Amino acid sequence: MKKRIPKATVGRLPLYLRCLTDLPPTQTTVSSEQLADMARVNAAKVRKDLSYMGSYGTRGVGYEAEHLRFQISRELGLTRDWRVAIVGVGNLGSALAGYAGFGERGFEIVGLFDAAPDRIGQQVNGLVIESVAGLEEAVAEREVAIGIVTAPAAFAQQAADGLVAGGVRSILNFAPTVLRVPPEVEVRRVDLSMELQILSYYLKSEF
Amino acid sequence: MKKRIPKATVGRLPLYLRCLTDLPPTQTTVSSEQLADMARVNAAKVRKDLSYMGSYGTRGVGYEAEHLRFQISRELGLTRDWRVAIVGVGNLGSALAGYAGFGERGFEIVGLFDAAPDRIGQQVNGLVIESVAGLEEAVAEREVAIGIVTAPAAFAQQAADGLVAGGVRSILNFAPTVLRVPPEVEVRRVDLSMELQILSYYLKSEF
DNA sequence: GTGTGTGAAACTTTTCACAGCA
DNA sequence: TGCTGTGAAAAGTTTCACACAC
Repeated sequence: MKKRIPKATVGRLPLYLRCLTDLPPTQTTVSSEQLADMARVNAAKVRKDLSYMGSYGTRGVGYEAEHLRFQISRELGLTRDWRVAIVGVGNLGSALAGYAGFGERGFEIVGLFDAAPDRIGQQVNGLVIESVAGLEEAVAEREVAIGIVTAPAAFAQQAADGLVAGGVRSILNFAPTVLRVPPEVEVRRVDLSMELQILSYYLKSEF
Repeated sequence: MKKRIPKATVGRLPLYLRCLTDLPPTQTTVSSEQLADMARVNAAKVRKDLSYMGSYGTRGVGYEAEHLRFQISRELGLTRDWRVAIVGVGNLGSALAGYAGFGERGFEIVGLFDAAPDRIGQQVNGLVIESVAGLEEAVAEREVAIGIVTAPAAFAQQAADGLVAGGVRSILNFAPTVLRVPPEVEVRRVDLSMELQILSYYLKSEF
């Protein structure tokens, strides 16, 4: 067991968790090889990744599926719920607000914020859209841990500033812009155009 | 100038492209330091990344912005248009279909496919939703290069199979599942729950 | 002087290969 | 025998530091 889990490994733990969930309920143990095949990675990588959390496998047998599921969940901090706010309730923001997968996995949406006056007061998925004017206070009051930015690029930085001022330490940014945040805030970017441009590179090399 | 561009660099080229686009129109040259600040990365990294494409900077001056923009676009294969099909037109698929950023950047949506009979024939963003039954032929006929999978997890593999059979070499997968595709097909995964779980890990470590 | 281009060093991540335990 | 756990090697990536071109 090592001091700290490498970033690359943290990025794969949710993947293993998903694979474990997809296992037939009758199967109680799983080998690194099977997990590797499901996750489409190398078996040695699976073993090394899992070993960072401690040694939960049995030599000659494999890993006890239910136990491993729990260990990964605990390591990822999924044994508690986290509150989430979405800033920017356009097409994408609405789609995310309606995504059932969040609630199931312990991410509770407790606020939808938008800047457009005609959007405010509308209801999406049981939540009333609020004005971004009250973002900071609402985030602080409701103890929001994660902010999702689906605002237009021009407004994304203000959205992030409001979230950070309210105490948010983690941001998932869908806006096509690079956010400036203090070093203690973790930002993950999901950028559609960038993904397509990367795919374009690999297409191009074929011709 | 090196033989081949490293994956990590390919992943950042679209980022630099975005930063160049955000530059004030009056500014004709840009230094690695300024680009690094905008992209929130290290300046040496910017220089090394750009050097893989050849040497387009001027010592003591920096990079000619317009020229660099063109070089990166060419390297990424963005000097031509790519046709895109979306499979699964639920909330997320619809949101993506309506995203203007695609067309602006040379990605033309030429097909929307869904399995639900009541969705077929409906119009989204000027395109009629078609049945997945005709996916393979339509993809082949229209020379679709990139497939976007926004189908539910249970149907995502079939969607990918149809796309690949029709000749698609690049897939952007939003479904929470690991796709099995031939090695020549490039898949990029965008997984909401996984991103939140990773953020959860970094939140957890704070307490 | 200024800021690129790049070898070399440092660090991270992946893969190998095998000892060791059930 | 079968499969984990892990040192060590290999590969990939980042950062440093400075020669050199403008």
